[in-house]
Amino acid sequence: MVESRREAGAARAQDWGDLSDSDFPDFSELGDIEELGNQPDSLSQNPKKQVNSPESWKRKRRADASTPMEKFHLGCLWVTDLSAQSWCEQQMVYGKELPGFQSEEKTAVLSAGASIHLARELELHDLVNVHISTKEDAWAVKLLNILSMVPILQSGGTIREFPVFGEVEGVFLVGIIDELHYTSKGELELAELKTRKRPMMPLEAQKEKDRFQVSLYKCIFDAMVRGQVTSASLVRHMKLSPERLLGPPVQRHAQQGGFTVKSFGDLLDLTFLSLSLSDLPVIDALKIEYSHQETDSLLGTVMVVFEEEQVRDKLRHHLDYWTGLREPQGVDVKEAWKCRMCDYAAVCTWRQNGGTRMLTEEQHAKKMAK
DNA sequence: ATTGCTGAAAGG
Repeated sequence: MVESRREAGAARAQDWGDLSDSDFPDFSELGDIEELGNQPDSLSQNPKKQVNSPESWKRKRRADASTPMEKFHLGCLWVTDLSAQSWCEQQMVYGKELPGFQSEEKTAVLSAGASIHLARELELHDLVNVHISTKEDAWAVKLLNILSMVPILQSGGTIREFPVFGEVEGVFLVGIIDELHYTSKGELELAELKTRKRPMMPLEAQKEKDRFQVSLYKCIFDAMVRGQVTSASLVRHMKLSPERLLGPPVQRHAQQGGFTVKSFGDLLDLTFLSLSLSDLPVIDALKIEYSHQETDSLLGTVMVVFEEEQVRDKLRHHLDYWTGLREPQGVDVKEAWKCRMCDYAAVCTWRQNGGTRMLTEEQHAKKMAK
């Protein structure tokens, strides 16, 4: 059986590559960065700059009447946004404001991890390029991936890169589950592979972020199989048009998978019918495996205890930033070590105003020079 | 279209 899945990089760049200025984050919201040395070129090119105290942040936000969700033009949040937020909320926000701004070392480690994940996916699925022209096409490919994987899971097979989406705590979340399979005890287990540059288990802060990530996947997946995620909710949050006809390449791809669909709504109905009839169980076990990138050796396995109340409390706390109920926060002083490897340390106002004793730039430079 | 468009995750 051939599993197909979109590899959309090329298609997206072609179709949606011509973005207007309004698509890019408003750099004027960033603090006054002129006084700080070492700013990247992209920053100094921005003509409008202003001092950004917590007070002005509040006033500006009110003036715009916009929440971060609106400011970044987001209809949904990615699970990885939320787990990055768990590491450092302020860093995640800078990442949104200044996309594509990260060190080469970090990019290299990330892409090494990405290629290991891709190789693992290819063990189970073939990738098929499907040309997409609209957002309905893009969601259609996601739904077709779900449609193709549900029967495999139902018959006890293993699937990788399973898309999940749904409203949780009032916000629409989207993610991709690394792997789902049944254990020898017949339990449905989520397995998340984390590859690592250095051959050692991560610190607690990293583990906590990863536990949060897989716990969120369980929240979303469980909501899906329980019928708590509806097509109406998807259509509303993502502003989709069910009546829109799918592009011919997507219709052909669906046909190859045995699904005859013309409109996006046709596919919506099929997918939600399939989900409701398949009677999939909720996820019983959450497993994170840490492996060494270079040698591919297993460093250790963490079984995550799903604590729903804690997860939802933490999620709500994170969402309070996104829905504009509070300002973004940097890390606590005792986690200031994270700033040493943060690409935004030089421009971070949280770090500068850290009231609490963080390292000054000078101390930091000395320490780095050792 | 005086608006629309939005790949998630990759690791520290």
